[in-house]
Amino acid sequence: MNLKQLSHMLSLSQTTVSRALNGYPEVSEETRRRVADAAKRHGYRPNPSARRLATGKAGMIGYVMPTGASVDIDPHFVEFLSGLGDYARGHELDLVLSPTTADDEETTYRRVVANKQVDAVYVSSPRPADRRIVLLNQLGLPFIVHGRSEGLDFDYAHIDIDNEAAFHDAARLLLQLGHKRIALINGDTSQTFAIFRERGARRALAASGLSLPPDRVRSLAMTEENGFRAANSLLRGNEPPTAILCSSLIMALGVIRAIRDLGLTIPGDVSLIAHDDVFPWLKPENFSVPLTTTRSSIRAAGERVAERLAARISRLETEPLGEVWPVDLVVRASIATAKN
Amino acid sequence: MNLKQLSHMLSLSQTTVSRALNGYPEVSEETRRRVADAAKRHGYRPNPSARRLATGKAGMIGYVMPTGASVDIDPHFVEFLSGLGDYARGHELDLVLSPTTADDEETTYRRVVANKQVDAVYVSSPRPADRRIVLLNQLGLPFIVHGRSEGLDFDYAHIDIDNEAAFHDAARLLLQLGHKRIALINGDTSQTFAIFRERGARRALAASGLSLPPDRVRSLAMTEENGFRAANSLLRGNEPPTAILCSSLIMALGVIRAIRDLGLTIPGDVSLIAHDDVFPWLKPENFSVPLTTTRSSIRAAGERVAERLAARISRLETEPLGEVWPVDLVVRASIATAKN
DNA sequence: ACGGCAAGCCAAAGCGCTTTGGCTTAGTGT
DNA sequence: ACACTAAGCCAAAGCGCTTTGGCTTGCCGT
Repeated sequence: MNLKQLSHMLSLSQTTVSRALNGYPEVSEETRRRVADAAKRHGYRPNPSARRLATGKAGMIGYVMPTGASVDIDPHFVEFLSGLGDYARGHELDLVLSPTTADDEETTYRRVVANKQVDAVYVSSPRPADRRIVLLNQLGLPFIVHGRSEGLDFDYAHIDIDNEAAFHDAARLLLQLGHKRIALINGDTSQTFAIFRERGARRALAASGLSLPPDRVRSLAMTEENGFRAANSLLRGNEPPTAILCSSLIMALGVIRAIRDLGLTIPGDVSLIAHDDVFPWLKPENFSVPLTTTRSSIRAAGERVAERLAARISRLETEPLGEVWPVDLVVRASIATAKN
Repeated sequence: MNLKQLSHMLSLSQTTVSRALNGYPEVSEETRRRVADAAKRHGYRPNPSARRLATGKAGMIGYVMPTGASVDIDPHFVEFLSGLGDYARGHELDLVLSPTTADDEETTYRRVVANKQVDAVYVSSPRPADRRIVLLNQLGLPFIVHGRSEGLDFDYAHIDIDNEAAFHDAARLLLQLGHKRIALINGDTSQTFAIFRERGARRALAASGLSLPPDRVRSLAMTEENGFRAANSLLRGNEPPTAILCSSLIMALGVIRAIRDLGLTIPGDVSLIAHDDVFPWLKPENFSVPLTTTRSSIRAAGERVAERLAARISRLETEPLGEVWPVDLVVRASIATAKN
């Protein structure tokens, strides 16, 4: 069933039927009803390709997905995707993933824009002065950044969590418990979220007259293995930390393994706070010592990104609005007062 | 730059240019070269919407993605996606994700087909007599199933790993080590992979004159928490198992936690073998007791699915070919002879 | 020298929608 | 009674491709 056939059975022009269906004003209410009715009854659905060709709008949102041997899409992505899907599902929005290598990112963005494949994209894991953001900004494609960049001389739409405050507060809590030697096992600092976290922790320590020396910081891809290695090297050093801040639950698994291997206990010997993105399949409250966490649902962020993307597509949102979510600090058994 | 402009500067018709670019035979080699050359120089790229409208081909592969509060897309998905992306990237194939609820799955498939949004789809996590497969088969959309269904009266293209053999071999190994009471902590048996695994384990036990009683099997969503619960209830029962087969590394985390909480050791008190889908962020060799695993890269499967999907799209592959990959059994420290 | 044929090219007709620019008709003010 | 307007509808022109159905050439055999 296409427009032509439908308009034929209604003895109306394609123009009128199209307008009726798309809510244009120059159609009488009665006609509109008749049309809507017939469309539903016959299960008419506008052909998206045709519509796309005519309007230039795609009805899809895009994500340029870095792939390749060296790039591991991590489980955060899928959780974010779930949230995005939750929203998109209710709004007949589809998601286009365009795989790319790190080198070809710019080319891929340009292709996607040139092809008008999508109406908007989202950008994840931003880096400082992220070139993707600069590019999208000048290409004029609506976009939202999940996270924040730094050092850009223009504003852009984003939603982020308050990583700095989260790690500041977490560090402050450890300080209040009397810890002096606090270590940070962070994600890769080429990503801004990791930079913010380090900054937050450092600020809290500075406020207590303490510092976060470089040898008490590790910045690595967030795998279990790296968590283990980082904790191991920290705890075997001299003046080992009495408390550890960790950027991910998966890393925390490795951290805990290291602590245990060394015959130490949590929180007796080492207090531990980790960031929890809220995975349904790995919960900090279920760790053998329930983990104190800074918590923020990455799935909720995905949902919000989709919502705002939809708003931008329909021009309900136009300003380069930044949204920063507070992060919960959830206290569980993995922290205790420092023994000194 | 569009076809019209390009053909104009070449003083050729749109027809010829189109044919030259698409490799039709009725163009002289010289013309073809000229055209290809000019196209490259001016960065001409056919508008996909227009092409789609004209041909009905989409140049995309689809995935109908179940989402919703009760459905957790799990980390396996993203790993699979990585693989798919690895292939797609090199072939300018994009992936369309259409989020749906479990109830609307059929509707969504129909919509995707009716809209000609994609040239092919893949189906994951098949169930016995999976209705999606039936539907796709009758709709005539090319598809590949990642995994297998059962009880369907027609053949269909799929790629799967040999779950039955994997768990058969793993169980047999435990038997050879003298274990008599072997338990299975499985994924949800509404999925065929879990059924096959159970079948494999059971077959191995039967071959030794043993059985796998229902109270020594757990079938649950593969989360850390469920792994913990399952192991806990198994080990606290009377006649606790001396060996456990576990369907996922994430569950194994919970299993190990339970074992440890009970003051037991691996492999002293309990031998453990888990299935490893090969996540870059969680490796069995790095567990505090390195884990014996049945191993098969889900990422590789994604890559292969994309490859075959592409072949089906271009009609290089047409038969309903089934492909079943063998699974490695990788022995590490987590198994030992039974104490009895 | 002429019909036949293949090679190489082209004009134009779609694909199914949106949108521009009119065209009626009925209603309004004077 | 007339010009003018607004409401409601329509025909046709795109959007940028592919593909059908020719139309020229030049070459062959006879």
